[in-house]
Amino acid sequence: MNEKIPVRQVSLADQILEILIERIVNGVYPPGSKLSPENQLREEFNVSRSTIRTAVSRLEDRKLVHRQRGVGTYISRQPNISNPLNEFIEFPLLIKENGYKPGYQELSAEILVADEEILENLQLEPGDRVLKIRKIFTANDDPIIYVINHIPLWVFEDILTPEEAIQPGTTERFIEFFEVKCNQRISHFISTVKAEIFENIDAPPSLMNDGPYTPVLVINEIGYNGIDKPIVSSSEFHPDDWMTFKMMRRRGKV
Amino acid sequence: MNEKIPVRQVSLADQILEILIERIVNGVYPPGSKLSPENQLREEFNVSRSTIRTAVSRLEDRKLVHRQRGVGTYISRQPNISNPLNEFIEFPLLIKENGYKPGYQELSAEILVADEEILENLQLEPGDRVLKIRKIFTANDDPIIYVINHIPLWVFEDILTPEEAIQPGTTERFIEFFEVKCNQRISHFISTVKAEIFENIDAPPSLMNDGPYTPVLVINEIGYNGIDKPIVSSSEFHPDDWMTFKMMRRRGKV
DNA sequence: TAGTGGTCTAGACCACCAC
DNA sequence: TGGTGGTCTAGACCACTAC
Repeated sequence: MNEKIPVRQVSLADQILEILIERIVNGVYPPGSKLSPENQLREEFNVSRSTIRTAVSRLEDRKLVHRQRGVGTYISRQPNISNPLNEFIEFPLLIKENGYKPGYQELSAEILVADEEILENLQLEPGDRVLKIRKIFTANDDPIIYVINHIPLWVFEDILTPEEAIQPGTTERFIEFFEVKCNQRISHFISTVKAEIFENIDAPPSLMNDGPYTPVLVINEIGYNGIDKPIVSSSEFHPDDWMTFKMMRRRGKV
Repeated sequence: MNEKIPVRQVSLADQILEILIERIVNGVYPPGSKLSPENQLREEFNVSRSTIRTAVSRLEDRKLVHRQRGVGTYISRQPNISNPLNEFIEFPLLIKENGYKPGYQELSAEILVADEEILENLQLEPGDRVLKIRKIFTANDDPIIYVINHIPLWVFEDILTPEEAIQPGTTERFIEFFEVKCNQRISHFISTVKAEIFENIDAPPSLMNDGPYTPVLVINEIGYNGIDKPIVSSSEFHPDDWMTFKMMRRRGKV
């Protein structure tokens, strides 16, 4: 066992992280219980202590465990949060995880010259064109999210003609579109969050179930690839309370 | 130089992190420029490479730099975000950073037996009491945030009598109250975020500038100490757009 | 005092990129 | 091929907690 087969596609630390997470969710380490000491895990997995520490530190980042110097590492009693607003997850997956049947509807897809705001958001030159897509996501066939995406032409012009790009569903699986087709890994989004009422936003009427004063959570964001270049500008509108977003707020500074 | 004086209150990695951040904000390393290679930093600071890597990894977490294997580490072009919704910062500080004069107004402070919701939030037993405080924060004397806090008695009963606890301003400086007075470090909050309209929330009328249909960003959250125990339950109400919250949304999973 | 987590070192090898 | 970041090891010492 533990032969040195060069199957190191995934780092040792990540593999151990996966195993520990699995043990936690499966109740091998119940909430509140003590995780094996680092030296013991070191022997069990036959790796160095720093490799163990890397894995456990990631658990700690996610607040799945907390460490106490001189005492030990304990499994958190709080469950992993479900709808993390501060993580980027594809909506159909999110809707599914919330127990609804996900659906998707493309309202429009067009290639156009970016206006000033989009130019700035996406760091483009005047006259540059973008793909604009308007979508609605449904849960149990009820429309619950309205999204407008702007994607610069340079992101996909090597692999898609403009005509192909505006075919319905091209960007339905968002992450796949960017990562597999365009070879652009989405690193993170910088987002602004605010509350609005339906009356003040420009959304399709089908989204409005409860009148013009329905509260709407609005998220405007820019997505960046691994080398700091914006590759998508989005606006998301979440009317009502279909999904309550959760998140972990950490300490500012340090 | 670099004598081994035992002034290691702060880890070497953190000290180096501070220095690097300072250099970035001061323009020593301008946006888009290349950070010195790790081996060069290793020599400059006279530490091991892994210490350097720890510091640079934290820069990368904050998206202040991005690393490219085989190429180098580059300073991000995006500025550090200002109003991070996913970090916990005291409101007066936040208001000040946004260029307004911060103010504070305590509406009420009382000790009472926790209701069922609060009991569950704070993991208390029936009959346990809590300190309930209602506050308003102002910017340039305009009320902009309404907050209700519930703090279990056990958090401060060793250092404050109930009579002292309800004196105005006791918890004004929130972090100081918990960390210095109560010796309870706030580790993180688990929050839910949603949009509402003024009409549907129970907030003081002074907060309402623009009628009952004013959109309000509502944050309900529970704060935990370092050993996974809830020490505060809060509701925050942010009407209008006084402050636009920003945040970084990272990739879900891995 | 024994055991825990926190920090740091010196060195090694690898994968990747530009030349 | 040389330089970069990515990973991992073995070992050391420290600070803290519980006993």
